[in-house]
Amino acid sequence: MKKNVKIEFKCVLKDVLDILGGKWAIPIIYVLFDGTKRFKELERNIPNINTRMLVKELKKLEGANIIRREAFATIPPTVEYSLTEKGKKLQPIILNLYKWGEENVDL
Amino acid sequence: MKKNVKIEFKCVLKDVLDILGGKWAIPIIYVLFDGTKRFKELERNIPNINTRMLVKELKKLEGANIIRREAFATIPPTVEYSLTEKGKKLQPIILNLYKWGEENVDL
DNA sequence: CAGCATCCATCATGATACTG
DNA sequence: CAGTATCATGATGGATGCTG
Repeated sequence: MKKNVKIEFKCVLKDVLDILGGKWAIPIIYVLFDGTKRFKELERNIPNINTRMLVKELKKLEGANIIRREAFATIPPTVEYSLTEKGKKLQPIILNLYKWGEENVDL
Repeated sequence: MKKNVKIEFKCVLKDVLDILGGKWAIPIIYVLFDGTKRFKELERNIPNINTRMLVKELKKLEGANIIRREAFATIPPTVEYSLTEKGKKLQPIILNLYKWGEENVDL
């Protein structure tokens, strides 16, 4: 009997895409490969994102345990974002995507 | 001098995400790993997609040379979709994403 | 600085009905 | 079957003001 692609798809890939499939998740994660970043640094490093979207995506990624948020009670406040172990495991995948792009986009 | 993440990001990953970053591109490609599929088969195998979105995404993917469209003048009409070489190169990447999901989503 | 709240315009998506 | 057309709804972008 043939393997049911549909069921498999529903179970896992859907959840992955709910997290990574949006417009901003991968860009944010990509910037964080470079190391810990503050809120404003992320905003500056991600072209065309706006505050509202950045806040929203950071929460989603934090909720999915892909990034970690650390707040420091300084004045003015400092908040640092970094990848968790789970998030770091995405690095090779995203770099492969990047590589695929270099080799295959717009030839 | 430090490598400029921003510029690199803009040049390639953005283009990749324009193609693959939507809600339906990866699901469609994933189903096509199984082999050539007709329009209706795709629609049946991708949970919750609707005709309009499927048509639109298929066109986008065809335009990006990731899938190939072949129409046959039968009655009723037959249209088959399959992955191009470029599209097939995405298989390991998407399977890694899938694997990442199995290991890291909702534990 | 690191957000949250709000208003508004525009774009993307969903659900169906319809046609060659 | 393989789409196209249409309408309703929701998500997102952009500007801006407010707070601890």
